Amino acid sequence: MTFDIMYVDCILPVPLNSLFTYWLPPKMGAVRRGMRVLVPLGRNKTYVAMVAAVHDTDSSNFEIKDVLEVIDREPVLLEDQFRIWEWIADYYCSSLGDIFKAAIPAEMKTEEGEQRYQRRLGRSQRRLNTLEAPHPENISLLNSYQQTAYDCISRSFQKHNITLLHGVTSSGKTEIYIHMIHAQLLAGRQVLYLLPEIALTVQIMQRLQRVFGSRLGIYHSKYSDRERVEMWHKQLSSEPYDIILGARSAVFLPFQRLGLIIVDEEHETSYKQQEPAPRYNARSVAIMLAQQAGAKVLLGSATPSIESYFNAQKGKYGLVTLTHRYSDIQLPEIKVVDIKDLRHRRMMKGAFSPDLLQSMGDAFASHRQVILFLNRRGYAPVVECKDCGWVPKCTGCDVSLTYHHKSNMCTCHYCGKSYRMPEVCPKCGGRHLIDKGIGTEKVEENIKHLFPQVRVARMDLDTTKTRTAYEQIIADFSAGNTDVLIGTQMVSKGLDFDNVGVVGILDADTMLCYPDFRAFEYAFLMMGQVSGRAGRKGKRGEVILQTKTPSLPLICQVVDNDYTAFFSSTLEERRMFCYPPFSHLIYVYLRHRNEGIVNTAAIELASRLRQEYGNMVLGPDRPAVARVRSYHIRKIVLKVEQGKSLSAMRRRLKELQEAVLADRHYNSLYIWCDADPL
DNA sequence: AGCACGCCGACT
DNA sequence: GTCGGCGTGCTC
Repeated sequence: MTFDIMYVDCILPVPLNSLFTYWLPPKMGAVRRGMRVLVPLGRNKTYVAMVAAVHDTDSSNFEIKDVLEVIDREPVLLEDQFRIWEWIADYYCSSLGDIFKAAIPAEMKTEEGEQRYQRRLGRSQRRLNTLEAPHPENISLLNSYQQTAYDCISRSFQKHNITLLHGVTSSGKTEIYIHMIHAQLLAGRQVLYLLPEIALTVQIMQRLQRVFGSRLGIYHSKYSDRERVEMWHKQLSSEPYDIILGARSAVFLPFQRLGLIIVDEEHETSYKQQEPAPRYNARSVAIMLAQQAGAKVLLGSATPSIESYFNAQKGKYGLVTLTHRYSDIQLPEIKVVDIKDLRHRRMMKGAFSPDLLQSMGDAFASHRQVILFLNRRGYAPVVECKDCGWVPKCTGCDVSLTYHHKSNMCTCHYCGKSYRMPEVCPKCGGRHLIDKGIGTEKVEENIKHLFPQVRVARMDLDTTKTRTAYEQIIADFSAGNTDVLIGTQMVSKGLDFDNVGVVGILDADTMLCYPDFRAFEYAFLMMGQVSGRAGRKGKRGEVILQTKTPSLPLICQVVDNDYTAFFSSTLEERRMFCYPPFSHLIYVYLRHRNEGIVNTAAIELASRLRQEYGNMVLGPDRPAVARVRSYHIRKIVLKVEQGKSLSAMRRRLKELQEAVLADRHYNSLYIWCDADPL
């Protein structure tokens, strides 16, 4: 027994880059990496911190404070998780503090929260595991196509740790997953089943619960933080859940004998956390996690991401294709309408072509529903003075304002700030302020005009401020209480409706005009998904695709539902410009209130990077929106070709970033990175 | 992220 | 004369 002076290096849930060292009074006993401690920070603040290292040397030049309390008797963060945290911090250029904040349920990060948990434990309130016993007899038999796919996946896993299941919609992928999960449970391994938040519907949860009962735990934002804490501790116990079904943050849960990770809808962009840091992609984290645990990864999608399909084609991943759908489900017929031509001939009624109006009328007559998709909320994206051309803009951001008719306000879709719609042009005093273009709100108004008898609902950011509002709209449409659902990309995901006769894509071009190399990929995915809402069991649906560019190859690929053609043309383009998957991208953003300062700083950082990395460094440029909330922003793009050392580049980037930040001229400059951006 | 310190405008 | 605005700097 030694009584050496002990120090602990801690991760604090604050966006500070370094670890913090505290002295551990001997009476507190043994502390190990992965346990939480209560520590003071600053004058009178205390934090729950995660111990990252224990040592007996005082290497810092700070006046070291005491640990106030040791919270855990056993680590709550396992060694594998620690390594994942460190990998994320390095790969996504974020601090361990940010990862701590993202990974651990809120109640485990505050003293009061921990006390609440302890009190519940004292009352031995077991909220979890009151559920049903497992019922493996509820597993349904696979049809011959599914069985073949299942066998192919099993065989593929003998050679590959990662397998991509490319299965068309309605081909019954979930049933295959259930069989894969069952096999893992028989082998005594755990399964992590990831879904995008929006796809985690009651139906899928119930389906799995019917089979796996109390062996299944569900981890996503719909459940209270309290439940997440209970789950975390259960996963550390001797009786963890065997299956976790969850959204992206479920990759942070502890697993003791992970055998398989399923990443369903692997192409979904919501696997990537955008804001705040850590900007991680749960699909990539899942692959790292599996690699560490010696587990397999099954990626599933009807429209795989370019990256995953590329890896599968190269033989880096296994590939299993499932082309057969249930016999009574047909793909919808997609009809392309040239709205540029129709507009010339003055045959458009607002946003509606005669074809679309005809199809909608037919649908209503046969009591079938209609979905209208337009990727633009508000009434009109731009307002303009007819006399002088003045356009209202946000005072804090670099964008023009979207007009919202109901509130008679002009709103900034970047910062949310709203302005009263002026009566007259503030520049020339003109009385003719006209709205240009069309948004979902105007479509709703148009419908009420054109079809006064039908019941309309609109689903976009403005009408779904609360979760209940969102659910109400879906429930009403599902129950047939509404005839038309107008919406942004929200309508392309989530529930399946079974009485939709017609889907109208009002303006495909709104998706194609983004200055982003992924614009076509997203457009293909979005149109495919929204089209898939048309038609269900036994009834073929119809899609009217309105566009100004009907001859674009992408439009044909959507019409033919031809993933392979889409993939090869997209890949060619990516190869030509050395975009992913032929390179890795890191976006570096700089932000400051003063435009001159951010400009100089960005030029300096870019030129210092360029000295070493030459033409891999692009910019700095003004991003599409170069000013947000009164901050000026600049963007540097790092394009690292395959085969070049990414980790060395990240290290150097970090050093140069710190060097620039240390310069007094650039006081209060803020820099952040986005690795593998979407 | 918090939180304190610090130096300039309209109020009990 | 003070209260308080948020710019700046620091936290083991």
